[in-house]
Amino acid sequence: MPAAVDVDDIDHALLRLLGVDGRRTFADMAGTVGLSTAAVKRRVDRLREAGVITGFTVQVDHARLGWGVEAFSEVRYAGSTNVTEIVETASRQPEVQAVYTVAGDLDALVQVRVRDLDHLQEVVDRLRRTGTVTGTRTLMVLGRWTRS
Amino acid sequence: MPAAVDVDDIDHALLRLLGVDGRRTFADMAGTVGLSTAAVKRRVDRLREAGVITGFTVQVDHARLGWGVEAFSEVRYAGSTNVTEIVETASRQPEVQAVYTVAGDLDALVQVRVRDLDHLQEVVDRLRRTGTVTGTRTLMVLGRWTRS
DNA sequence: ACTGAAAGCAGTTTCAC
DNA sequence: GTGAAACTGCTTTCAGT
Repeated sequence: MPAAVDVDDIDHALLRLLGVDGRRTFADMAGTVGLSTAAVKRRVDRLREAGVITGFTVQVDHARLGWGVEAFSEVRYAGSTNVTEIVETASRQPEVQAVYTVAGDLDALVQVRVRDLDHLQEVVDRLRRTGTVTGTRTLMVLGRWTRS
Repeated sequence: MPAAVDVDDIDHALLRLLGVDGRRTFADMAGTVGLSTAAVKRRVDRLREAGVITGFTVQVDHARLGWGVEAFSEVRYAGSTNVTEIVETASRQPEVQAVYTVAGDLDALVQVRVRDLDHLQEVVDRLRRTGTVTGTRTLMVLGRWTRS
């Protein structure tokens, strides 16, 4: 468990503002939260140093790039397989966006992004052949909603 | 399906650079991809206009904010429930980060972020009571790996 | 389409209070 | 935490290739 960090309502407001637009300026946010630019800068610096803010990134519409199909693959591995191995083998596939190791009868939930259904087929086949996979079940995403 | 967009290798490189650091400057990227600042600006502008870049955001370590538990809830709804309804009822819960409607015997995959196990219990109970849920199965995330 | 330079401007950063 | 000042350096434009 990471160290607890003191984060008040204004900090949360700043995080929310940066969530909507990660390039918002200190002066702009200062106006919104009712603080000075200097105070906002100090707070954001502090949030970065505390590890609350880990970075900034661009949001991309992958469908526009021709990668219009998204899916989750539930994967089961042989009992001997360890977690590190699971993540390493799955993340090696370029189509894999995220790997979640989970508790329960399932071992991992693998999020993939592919061009089309043929491509999905191929990726799932590839996943099944890697390491010590004993079974998969693929959930194709029809629609998605994401917070903010 | 969205309109196809012409995106060459340099555009991909720019997207990758912005993915790592969404605040990277045009001049900085220009040096890396071997183009002038002006050319990089025009390309990024074009990617925004084409809808490939949908925005910029901050990356937050939620565990540091005291929300250390993540889970996926697989949800089944009564046959009559439509997709819009599913997304609306689930996304109304503040702990819900994302809702994926999926093909198959399952109807939705709901990603939640909570403070602790008691909180998870509570959210799942709440989800089960909303709308026309007929069953859930919750996968608690033990570890995660995300691209880039 | 990209370059290079110049202008202008905005954001960051610092410091005394 | 404020406010102002100084600085930095980024964005933006434009003529030229």
